[in-house]
Amino acid sequence: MSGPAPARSPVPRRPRRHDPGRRDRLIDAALTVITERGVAGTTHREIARVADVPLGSMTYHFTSLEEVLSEAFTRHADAVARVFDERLGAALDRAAAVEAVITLVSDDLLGSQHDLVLTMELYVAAARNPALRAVTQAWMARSRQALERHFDATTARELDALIEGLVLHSVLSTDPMTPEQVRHAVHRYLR
Amino acid sequence: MSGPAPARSPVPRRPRRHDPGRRDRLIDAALTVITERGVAGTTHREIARVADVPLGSMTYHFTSLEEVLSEAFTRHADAVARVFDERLGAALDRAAAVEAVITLVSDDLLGSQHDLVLTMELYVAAARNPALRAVTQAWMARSRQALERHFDATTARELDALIEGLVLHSVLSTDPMTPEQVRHAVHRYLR
DNA sequence: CGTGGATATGTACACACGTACATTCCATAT
DNA sequence: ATATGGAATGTACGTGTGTACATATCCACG
Repeated sequence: MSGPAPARSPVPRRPRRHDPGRRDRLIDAALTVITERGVAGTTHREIARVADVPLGSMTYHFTSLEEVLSEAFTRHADAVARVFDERLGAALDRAAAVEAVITLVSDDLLGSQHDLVLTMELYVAAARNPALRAVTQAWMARSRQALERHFDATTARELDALIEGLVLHSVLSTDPMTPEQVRHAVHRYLR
Repeated sequence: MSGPAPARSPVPRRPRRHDPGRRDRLIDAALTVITERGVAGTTHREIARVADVPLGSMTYHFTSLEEVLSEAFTRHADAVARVFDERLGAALDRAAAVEAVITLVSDDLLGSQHDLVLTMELYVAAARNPALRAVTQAWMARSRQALERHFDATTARELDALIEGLVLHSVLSTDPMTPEQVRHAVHRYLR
């Protein structure tokens, strides 16, 4: 029989990497996967592949797949809400606020199909996951609060709904709304 | 050794049922499952369980799970669009059309959480499935056409978006809009 | 200069899934 | 009455999944 063949490494073990912040990178990778494959196609293995880490790293940093999704969606909602806050916070008068809303819809929201798909995935997931429902509700409250810096409560609520509808319809439609069309709709409502 | 024990039926075979229209019932069962568990939780086995048929019946009547989803969502979209058509078709003047829209949002859409979840599932699924995208686009075109019986094209489009936003926000919110609030929003936009 | 504990890595297992397919049955047409 | 083909049923197989866990490695602290 042949010897123990000690030189042949039976399995090429991947060199260990010093990687602080890996957990953060995994959450970002999860967002990428959700965008590309949907929540349904988001698995431990796919996230690990995108982040280029071994599978075991997932179960080390997260106790369950649900925890990954929850953290990922929270990060997404925070990012979008921050843009919302900034645009409306920078507006000094009502006219500027109206322009900020138009910019938000036309550029920030419609600009990136990326973010939109993520948001729809979040909505659906939230319909069945209380933790995610809390994320969406906090996000909605924050958006409305930002609008209330410039509009009364009722207007803010209705305007928020209009924004949502404009974005959603544009995404689903074959011909998305142009910035001019968005401007027209917002001005008509606020006239 | 014991005999062949011929009396013991080794497996209790389920009595065969004469069941025309089973395919239709399976599609309805699929809609139930999608509503309760989401597209992600919709499997051959779960649909068969809900419809109380053996697993093999699924692969006999459908060539793939995707076909089941496509037929189910088409049925859902048709049902909602039919209500839309009827309400707006029955309106004789513009004032009646406005009331029809308010009723649609308040009663037909917000009334059944059931339908709303289905619609959101469809939107997300459509983002990645061209066949389903065609379903949503046909549905949107039909809704807009119904609105154009009473409003000009631009108004119809914007109103359609507003409707979508009102419904979506109400579903995601902790406190859904009351019919009075819906009425206020629609009238404000159309004033 | 150790060394201990956090981090990284590979692998195993049980389970649910989509799909294929052989078999059984019965409504209908002849 | 009986043949026939569509409908119904049960089961098998290969694949991918979430999760657990034993092992290996290295940074930070004494």
